[in-house]
Amino acid sequence: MNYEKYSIGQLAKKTACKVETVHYYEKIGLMPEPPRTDGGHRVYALPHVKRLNFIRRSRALGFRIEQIKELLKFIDEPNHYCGEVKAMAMQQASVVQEKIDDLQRLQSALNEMIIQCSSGNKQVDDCPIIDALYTEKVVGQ
Amino acid sequence: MNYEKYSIGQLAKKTACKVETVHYYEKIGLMPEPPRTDGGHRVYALPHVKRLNFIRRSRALGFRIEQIKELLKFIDEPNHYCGEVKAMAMQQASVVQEKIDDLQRLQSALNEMIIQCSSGNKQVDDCPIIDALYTEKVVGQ
DNA sequence: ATAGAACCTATAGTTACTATAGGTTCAAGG
DNA sequence: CCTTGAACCTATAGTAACTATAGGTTCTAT
Repeated sequence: MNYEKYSIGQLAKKTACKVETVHYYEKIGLMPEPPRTDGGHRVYALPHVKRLNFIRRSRALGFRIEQIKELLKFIDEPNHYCGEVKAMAMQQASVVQEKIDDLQRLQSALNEMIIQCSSGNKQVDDCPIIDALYTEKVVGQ
Repeated sequence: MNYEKYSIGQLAKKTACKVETVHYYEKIGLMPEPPRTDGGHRVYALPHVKRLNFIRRSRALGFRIEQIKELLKFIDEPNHYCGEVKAMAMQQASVVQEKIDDLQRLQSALNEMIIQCSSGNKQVDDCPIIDALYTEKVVGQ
């Protein structure tokens, strides 16, 4: 296997990731320690690019680091089934949906307060937004 | 003004907040240093309750600590206008809306992957979710 | 007086990065 | 070959908003 070689900076650029983040992922075990030059510089290749892209895409989908470790274990080790991956994805979809619902409730509360503030030239003492935050039970709490 | 007196634990309970968080808010200047007993225990009263409720509600709405400092400054200092509060609330609503949009894109991407995984008993090697994370450009990245 | 709960301050940990500091390596140009 | 500046290295600290822990003191009820 003769792959093209990449420095960490090149790997980071290919994956829209920071060098420090690659260091971090290696430290926490998401990325393997790569071979080095005689001078100690890391040397990466295509499989590293693919693995880091996998990690970044999973992060983008909101999977936590620990979950990504699980997903990578499914890949790295034999005898795992697509069903296990699907279950994780479905669980994640459920988490995302809950966040969306939460945020939509917050949005409603904010919009309600904004509507009440028809004029912006009242003193803060008479501000319905401030009143709401000080006294009323705000949806989303 | 003779208010009822509360310990920090009582304050925390009234505001659905942790004692440590109250300490934290005092440290960062959101909450004032209250009077103490001779033994050094903090003594709170109703205005503290109201202020902490304000802070918690604002947090619940997604305002950052720095923003809440601004809001509290509007209250603590004279010569501010409701319009300034409204602007902050509208900016916050905009931020929340953007988060909602992001999350909905993530949700679509997750659901798309889940749909592709019709059967859960394939080996991981053939898993369309893993494939998608490894090779395709996932929406939301 | 005793015991246990609640309080205190100080510090570290959580999550997922990100920044900084001080030093080394590498590559390009003269 | 030498120089220079970019990129690399490791180690540590910082970010945001809390939260946990440790060791000691105060308070209250019995």
